[in-house]
Amino acid sequence: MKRDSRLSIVLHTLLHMADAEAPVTSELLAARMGTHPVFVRRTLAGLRRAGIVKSEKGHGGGWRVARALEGITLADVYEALGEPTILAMGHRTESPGCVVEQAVNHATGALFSALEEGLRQGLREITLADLARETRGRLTRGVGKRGEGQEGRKIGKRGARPVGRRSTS
Amino acid sequence: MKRDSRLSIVLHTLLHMADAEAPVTSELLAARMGTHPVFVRRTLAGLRRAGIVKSEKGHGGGWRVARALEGITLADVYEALGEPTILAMGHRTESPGCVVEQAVNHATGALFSALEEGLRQGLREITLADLARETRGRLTRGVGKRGEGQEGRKIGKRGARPVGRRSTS
DNA sequence: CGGAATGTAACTTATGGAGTTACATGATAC
DNA sequence: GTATCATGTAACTCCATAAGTTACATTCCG
Repeated sequence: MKRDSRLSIVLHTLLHMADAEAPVTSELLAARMGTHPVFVRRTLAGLRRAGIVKSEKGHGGGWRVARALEGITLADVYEALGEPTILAMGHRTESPGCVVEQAVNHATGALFSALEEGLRQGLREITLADLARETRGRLTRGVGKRGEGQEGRKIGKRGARPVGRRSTS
Repeated sequence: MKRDSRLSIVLHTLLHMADAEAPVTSELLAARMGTHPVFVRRTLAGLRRAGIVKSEKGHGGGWRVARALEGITLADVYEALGEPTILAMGHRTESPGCVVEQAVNHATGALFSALEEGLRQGLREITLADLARETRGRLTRGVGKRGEGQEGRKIGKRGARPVGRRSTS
């Protein structure tokens, strides 16, 4: 499956913006992200509509974060992106006539919904300020390289779950 | 996003197989699913390797469930399919040099991993026998049409979570 | 043998994320 | 006022992948 990385990108750009005094151009952001300026603008457009960022044209223009980082949760960002699809799996037919398929949909659907709600919940519990803190922590301590001194941070208050091993999926 | 419906399909076929006395042909299964026989065979191939189903060639051949439904969890099926991608979202770079991106990956990665583990856990708690029961229930009661008499069933013992509203994502 | 089934490779189609080009619009510098 | 720099967007291309399809070998039963 081709995974959507817009959330990832957008968070990255937001933190870079927050770190700068002056507006940051999409060109510079794109360079940092290893992507294309147009993709950045396109993706940030939703955030602008949501009032999370502001953009300015012309000389000295670019992108700035519009509100305090404390007041922006990842859920806000996710919504501003248009709530992209979370799960790569889904039902074959949404309203099947076959009773068997209804039963399957019912069971897996409950699971899928729980997962989606879980993600939304998790996103609601993290603010951009948390991420900025995490970033600063990585800069001072040397957590860039598997340092893992104080895992967890304040992020995702539900307590660093067991969490699976693999990531090659 | 283009969603993978193999799990959905496979569960559906398994229940149909379990319901029949004789082996069921991929052609018939495909007809029931509104898909192509080759797709069915291809998809069931993994389950055969995992010993969940058996196939027989030639006259009177077809597919049968190889073990008792009680002993087959949805997690078994999921694994037999090759553990398809669960999430439609992901990191842009897996091992970024940028500290900001590391922080983002760290935070969202924890969430994503928790979700994946959540799904696996959920799948582990449902057996094909549960689904068969659910199907029978739908046949006797009229739950096909928003009957909703006794929601929940035994499925997903964790108790029918709050669960989000929308499904149009 | 002949027909009915699976087993698979290989090709096609459809979809959607991302990259890119092109150009209009607006703001600032000079 | 014009040149320059930025965003805003439409309209492509490119690519990966789920699914559909064709083709053919293989195997089994009658």
